Amino acid sequence: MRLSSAFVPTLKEVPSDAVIPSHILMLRSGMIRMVGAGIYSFLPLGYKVIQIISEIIREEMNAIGGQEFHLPALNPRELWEATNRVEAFGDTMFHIKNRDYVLAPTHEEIMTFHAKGVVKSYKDMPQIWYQIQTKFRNEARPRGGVIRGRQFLMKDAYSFDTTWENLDAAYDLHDKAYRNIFDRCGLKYFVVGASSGAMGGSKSEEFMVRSDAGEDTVAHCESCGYAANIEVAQSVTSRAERKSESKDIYNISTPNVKSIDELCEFLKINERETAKSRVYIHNGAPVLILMSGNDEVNETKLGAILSGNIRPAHPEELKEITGADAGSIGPIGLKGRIIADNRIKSANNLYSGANKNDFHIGGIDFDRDVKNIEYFDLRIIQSGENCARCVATIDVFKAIELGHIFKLGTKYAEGLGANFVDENGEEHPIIMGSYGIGVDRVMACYIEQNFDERGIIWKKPLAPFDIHLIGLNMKKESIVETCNDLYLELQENGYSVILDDRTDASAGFKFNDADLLGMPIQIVVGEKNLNQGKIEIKLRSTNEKQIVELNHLFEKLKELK
RNA sequence: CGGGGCGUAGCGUAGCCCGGUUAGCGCGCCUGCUUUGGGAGCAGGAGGCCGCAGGUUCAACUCCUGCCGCCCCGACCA
Repeated sequence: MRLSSAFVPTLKEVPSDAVIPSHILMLRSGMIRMVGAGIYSFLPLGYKVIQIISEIIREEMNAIGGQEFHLPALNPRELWEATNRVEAFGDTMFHIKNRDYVLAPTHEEIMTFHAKGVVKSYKDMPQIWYQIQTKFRNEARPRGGVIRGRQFLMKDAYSFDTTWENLDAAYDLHDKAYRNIFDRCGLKYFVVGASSGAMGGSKSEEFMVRSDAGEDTVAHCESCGYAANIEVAQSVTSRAERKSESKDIYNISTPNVKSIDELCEFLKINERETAKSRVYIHNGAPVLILMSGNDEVNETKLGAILSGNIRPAHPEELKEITGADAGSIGPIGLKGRIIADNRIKSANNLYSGANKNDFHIGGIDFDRDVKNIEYFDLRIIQSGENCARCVATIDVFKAIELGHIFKLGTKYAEGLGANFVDENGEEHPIIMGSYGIGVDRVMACYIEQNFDERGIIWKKPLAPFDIHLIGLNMKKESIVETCNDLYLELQENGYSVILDDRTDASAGFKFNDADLLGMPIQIVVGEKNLNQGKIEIKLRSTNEKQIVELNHLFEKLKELK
């Protein structure tokens, strides 16, 4: 590719609507352009990366026996009614106005439709079918450039099996293939066990990449690999120690003291000596939740403990239930269920609300004063806490979901009537798995992990070109000739090359563009070096530069490879 | 969908509060000359329904109303 005639519209300034690094850099490097909120065009350079990633995915999918399909994005709505997913998707599904069609947000239905009546004997399985295509979702709020779009490129695979054991095998194959794919892409990722949500099905794993631009918050242990969504991440923080002497309970006048911080300030105590109260309504009945100090209640964990309907109590209800407003509530004298976090299990000498405005109670001993108290892990885990599995500490950060594999089961086969006949002539629904990768997300995530203040840093596997060849003064005959020769020679030797042969761009301009585009190796042909038969090689990742004899270039490149 | 912000030339922006010249600047673009190892210099030039519609006014980029679009936070996210 010659930059003088290529469409690579680089931007010197940061477009005002881009905020996260990958979005900014994809725009600035001329790889994408926005057409509408969450709708992007991939320009030649960007599409090249998409194709490279797709090819890696294709190779790994084919290696586990996957067969590639090309499916319609336009689907009869009927097909989606059969599995109840028109309703399930709701507003996030695009509906065509002048036909009874929808734009496919994923392809379980279509794939199952093709399996139905064709994959009908146990002898026809296993099958792994996949596609790499555009999907459409009417996202309420697109964000992060290509990371959450209304239209995006996805690799979706579906497995068809006769038994749950065989599904396990298909699942494991995908798990391995996904690791190969993300490894080959040079991504630093980790795997989180997750609930499969509205997709239905049982076991699932998410492949995540750490990024401030992420939409999920996860807890991860570098040491043992434990990773979980913050909503379910186990907290094993050390417990408050029980003091040898238990004081008697006593009332304290605490005018205008509401928050834990105010209470600690007022009494000159540590927050660990306090028990914070939250009241929830569970199936119509109040439940008091006690947390240590300012620890937050993790409502997902609470929901897992108390099945049914749970919501925080309204201010009026608080008064009615406890006799006090928020800020003065506590366990002493309160009827009803009381649940406390493990962190303050069997603690004593605690301070909490008195259920009377402007009063707190000190000297509370849970073992002595709060009968029928129950203890659970209710905290939201925080960075630096101990890992639940090993001795290392947990890191909590934002992450982007790149891939998701899960065992679907028979939901779609049942919905659409895709059955097969087993060895005994009995009919069963096909057992399916579903496995997705956000292709444009892979690209964005790679960039999120590989950039500096000058631009993108591509490494070999995903780089749109191996070498950025820069001719500094393209009005000098010798430089033009050398560049043209090298351009061809390098390609003949298997390197992909982008040649900056622009006559009107100054040296600095070309250097900056090269750093922005970020090809792994830059080769600079300039007059001074060339007069001595030399050229310069620069590595984008380390900024390491060396002057090399022109006729030793290929040996040098081999060393670098 | 709730909250906040923004919309002025291809990009980044000033002006708007407090209405009144020909809407200004930087980058980019075009022409010419010079320049070519870290975002070149000089000279000349083109490019604007100031998001759209309505209203107020002698007069609207500026004030008011409605709509549209985009960004951020939240809700949501197979």
